[in-house]
Amino acid sequence: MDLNPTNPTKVVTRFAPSPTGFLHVGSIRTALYAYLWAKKHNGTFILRIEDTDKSREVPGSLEHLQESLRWLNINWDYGPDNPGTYGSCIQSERLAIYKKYAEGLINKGLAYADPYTEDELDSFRERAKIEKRPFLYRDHRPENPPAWDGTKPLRLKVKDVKRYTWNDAVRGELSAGEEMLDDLILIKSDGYPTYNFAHIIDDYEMGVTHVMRADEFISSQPKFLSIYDALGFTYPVFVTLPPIMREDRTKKLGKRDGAKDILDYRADGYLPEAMVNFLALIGWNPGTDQEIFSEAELIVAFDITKIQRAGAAFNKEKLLWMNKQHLLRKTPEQLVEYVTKALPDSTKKLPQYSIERLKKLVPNLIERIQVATDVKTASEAGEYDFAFTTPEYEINLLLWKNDTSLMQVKPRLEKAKELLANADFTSAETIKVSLWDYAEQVGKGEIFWPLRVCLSGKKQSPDPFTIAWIIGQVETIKRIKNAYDKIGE
RNA sequence: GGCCCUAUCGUCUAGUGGUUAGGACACAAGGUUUUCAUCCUUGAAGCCGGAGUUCGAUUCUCCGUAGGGUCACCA
Repeated sequence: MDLNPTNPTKVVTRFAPSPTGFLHVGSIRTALYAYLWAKKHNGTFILRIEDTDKSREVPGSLEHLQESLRWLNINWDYGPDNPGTYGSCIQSERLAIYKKYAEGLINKGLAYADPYTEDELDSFRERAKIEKRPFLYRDHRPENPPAWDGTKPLRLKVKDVKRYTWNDAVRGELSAGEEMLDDLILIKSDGYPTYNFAHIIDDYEMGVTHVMRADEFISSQPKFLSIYDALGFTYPVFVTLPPIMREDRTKKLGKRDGAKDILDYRADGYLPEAMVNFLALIGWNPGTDQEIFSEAELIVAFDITKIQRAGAAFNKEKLLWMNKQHLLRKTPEQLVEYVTKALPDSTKKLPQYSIERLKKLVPNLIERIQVATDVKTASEAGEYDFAFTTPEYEINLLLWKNDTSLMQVKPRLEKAKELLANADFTSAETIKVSLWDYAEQVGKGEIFWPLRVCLSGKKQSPDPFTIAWIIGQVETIKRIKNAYDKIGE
């Protein structure tokens, strides 16, 4: 907690992706936790780009990942666009810094150039495999390594080959044996540092107090610690996050096996606050029954001591439910905008389409969907057509339960029309009131079913009062008239 | 395979040396309702196994088992 050289009380966290493609829910959750923890303490959250493997770099991914974070309102105080006093938050622009530390290690006799060719290394590995023992580079450490001229990899000379024990804010005391320690590469032959070396230097230089990352790094931790020791750095607080598992729980969620680009969820219409809420709760919980959180509430409630140790499966059903919960907290205006975006052109081109009707439809529509793609699907299936076009339907659909003849239905519709012609159309409720007494006399189904059918043209739809309110008095009367005109004589 | 991590309903999880093991999603039933959806009520569903410690373990310890991770000039 007291590692920031400039301000010992300030919490500094970072998210450090490599620009090798998109961000999926796993990486986003790591970013989110780091962000929440920093904001909770009025600290600093840094976005650092770890682009030290130029061969894996994917063009455009730098912009893409920034857009992903911005969508979710995970805003960095310093980043590639705003490096502050750090000089740069992009590792490829910090090579001089790594070189300085590398030379420091060489001078202390703690780093040396690796003289072997790749083939030689491969043969070492192979031999180790045949002899069924783990391969360790330090078993082959050259006695008189050449001077480092930048064309050969630079390796750490591990001094204390020992069992490392360290503390983790989530897992408690962790340890690993000396077989996990090796002379790992600090600077590659192309001049770029490895992740192992660069992230430690950057974290130190940037005053990072809490290092949050997924548990796949636990096994590398002794190696990292040996680098901290060689450089003389004190350790930050390590916060190991549990993995997010695939829905089938067979393995950790990863790009290779189907993890989606987080921005695909945006395209599907998931609300950013729902996604943030969902991800916050997968691997962490507040210890209360509260499940729906705004971002501000998350910042207050979040606590690294309540981060889960075991991996958790990604659950799409719960995400959908979460999205619905956040939709229900939107204003009517926001919902209209949300639905308008999702509505396909085929619906918007219907003859009676208007913003006024859409506004009336939306509250009812929202009840029936969880996410924007549902709007699209339902719309394409014609579920909202009743609001925007006079329906076509099979005439016998007007028959209710015990009705045997359309002639039984006709007088009821005529009476409904008469009542509606004098009804108060200010709300679905007032429309309902105008029909209620009559409906209680003849039977509710006897009137409401055919009325609803002639207004919607469908077996299933919102109730007739709502439809009547949406389409208005004139259209309502017209549709009823259409029905009994069709019935004939 | 070596090393490391993890283990409460199907899933996300709360929780405790003595609890009717709590909540949420999903599921089922019932209710409301002209239909669908919403909503309400109820239900089914869990402490991985075996030893040990203890008057008593889901909880503490050990050993299994299972799952995951990792063993790069990737991060």
